[in-house]
Amino acid sequence: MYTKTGLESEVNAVPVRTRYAGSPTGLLHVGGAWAAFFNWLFARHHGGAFIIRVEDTDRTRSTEESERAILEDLRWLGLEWDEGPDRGGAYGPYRQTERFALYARYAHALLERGAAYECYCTPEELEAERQRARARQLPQRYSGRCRDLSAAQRAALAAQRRPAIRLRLADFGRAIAVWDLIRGRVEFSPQHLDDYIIIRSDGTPLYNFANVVDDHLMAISHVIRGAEHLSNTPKQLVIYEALGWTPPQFAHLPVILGTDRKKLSKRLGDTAVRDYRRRGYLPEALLNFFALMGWYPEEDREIYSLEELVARFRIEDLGKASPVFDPAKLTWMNGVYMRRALETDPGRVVQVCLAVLLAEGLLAEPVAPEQRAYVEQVVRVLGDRLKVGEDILTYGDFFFREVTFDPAAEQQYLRRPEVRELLRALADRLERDGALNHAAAEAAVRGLAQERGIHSREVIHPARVALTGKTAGPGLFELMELLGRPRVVARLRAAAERAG
RNA sequence: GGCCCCAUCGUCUAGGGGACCAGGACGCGGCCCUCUCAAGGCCGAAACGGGGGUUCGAAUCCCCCUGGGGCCA
Repeated sequence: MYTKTGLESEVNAVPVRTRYAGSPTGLLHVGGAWAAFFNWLFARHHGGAFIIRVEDTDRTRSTEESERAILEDLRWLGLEWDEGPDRGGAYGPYRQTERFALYARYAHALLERGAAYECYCTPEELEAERQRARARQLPQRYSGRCRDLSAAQRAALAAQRRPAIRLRLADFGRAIAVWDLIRGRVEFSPQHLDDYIIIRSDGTPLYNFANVVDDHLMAISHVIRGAEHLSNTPKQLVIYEALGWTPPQFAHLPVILGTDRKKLSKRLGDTAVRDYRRRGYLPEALLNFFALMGWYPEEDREIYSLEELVARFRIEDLGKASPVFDPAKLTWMNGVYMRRALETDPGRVVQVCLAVLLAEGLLAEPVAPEQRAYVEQVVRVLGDRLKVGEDILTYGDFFFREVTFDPAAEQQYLRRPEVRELLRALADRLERDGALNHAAAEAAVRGLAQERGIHSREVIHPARVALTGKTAGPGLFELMELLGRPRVVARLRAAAERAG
C-alpha cells in the first residue's frame, strides 16, 4: 500500500520539490538551518525547487518579526528559495494561517468518508484521562469514547459544545510501513497508535494534518525532516490513504544534540544562526560545517565549496546517528574560511569585523572612509588571528578604545620594579624620534635593550602589556605603527605610572 | 508506561566479512618556528558499549542486554 517509494529506486519522474517548514516562534535554530540546508542541497542537486512554508498555526507564539528574522537568516546563509511567503509561487499561500479553508475542506472530506469523526471530549477531560493513564503507568491513549456515538448522542453533545475532529486510526486494521530513504522500512502497528485530533474545537488544524494537506497540495516530492517526526509519519500516511493521495518520499534526519547529549538547547551556548552571525561567523563556513554533521562527502576531507556539496549530495549517504553540535570545530572551520578570505577578498573580513565593532558601539554609522581604512589596517595586522569576526575584539579591542589590563598580564609584566623606568625610557626615545613606523619602533625597542644589555624580550613584553593590556596579540612593532606615536607614548607613560 | 529510532577516539566521522594490532578532522599534549599569541610544520595520547551466536575469519551479519534519543493535541 505504501510501497511506492522503494529505497533503491532512483528519483522518479516526479519533479523534485523539497521544503523547509518552520514555526515563526523565535530565531532560526541551527538544527532547523541544518535541515533546511539538506533540503536545499537535495533540491539543487536534482535541479528541483526548494520551498519555504511558514507553520504559524500557533498564533500565541508566532510573530511576523520572527518570520522575517528566519527568512533573513536563511537568505544570509545563502539558501535561496523558489517559493515562499515573501515571494509567492504557484502553490501558495505559504503561511498556514492563510490556508485554514483548505484544512477545513479536507477535514470534512475525511469526515464524509468515515475516516475521521467528531469528538466532544473537552481538553480538561482528556487531560484527566492522560493523568490517570500516567499514574497507572499505562499507555497514554485516547479512550475512543466518541468514536461510535449515535446520531442522537451526537446531537445532544453538539447542542452544548463544538467538536474537535479526530482521525480514525486505532482500528485501522493492518500494519503501516514507512519507507524512509535513510532508515529503510519502519513498521508501526496501529494498535499502538491513537485516534488523534486533526482539527481542534476552535477550528485550528494540528501539525500532522496541516502538514499532510500542505505537502500534498504543494506537490512536495521529498519530505526531509528531523527524526522527531518519524513516529508521526504513520499517522500522516493514514491521511494520505484516506484521501487517495500518493505520499511523498520521506527521509528522517537525525536530531542534533548538545554536548549534554540532549536536544540542542540554549543552556549550553549559542543555538541560533543569528548568534553566530552576530559573532562574525561566515555563512559558507556554517554550511560547510553543517555538511559534516551526518554526512561526509568524501573520506579524509573537510573543506568543500557549496558547488561541490551540491554535486555530491546523496540522501542515501546520510548517517542515522544523532550528531553532537561542536562549536569548537565550527570555529576552526570558520578560521579556515577567514584566512582564505583574507587572501582573496579581505574586504569581506573587514565587513564582518566592522559589523562586530558597530554592534559593540566602538564605531557608529555611518562609518567614515578613514575609519574604514583604519579597520582595514587593523584587520591586516591581526591577520590569521581572526578566526571569527569577534576576534577583532579579543585580540585588538585596544585599537578602538582605552586599554583594559588583563590582571594576569599586568601581574606578570608590569609588577616589576625596573619596568616603570624602562617604559619611561622607551617613551622618551620614541618621543625624540620622527615618524613612528615599524622600523623606527623596532630600532627604538632593540636599541634600548642593547643599551641596557638585556634581551629585547625584556622590553617587548612589558611594552605589549602597556599598549594592549594583553600578553597575546599582533607583533609589537606593527601595532605600534598603527597606534601612532601620540597613543603609544601616552600609553607607555600611563602604564609606567601603574607599574612598579 | 507504550511505540519507534540510534550506538567506532572527548566531538564530527571513514569503515558496508579478510586491505584495520581501525583511517582523517576538531579539540587536547609535546617539539619546531618565534617578541607573545595566532597560523604553519612534525610527533603523540585517544574508540569499535557488553554478552551470545553465524563464519575458516567480524567494527562490519543476526539475537539479547545496556545506554542515549524521539513521539504520545
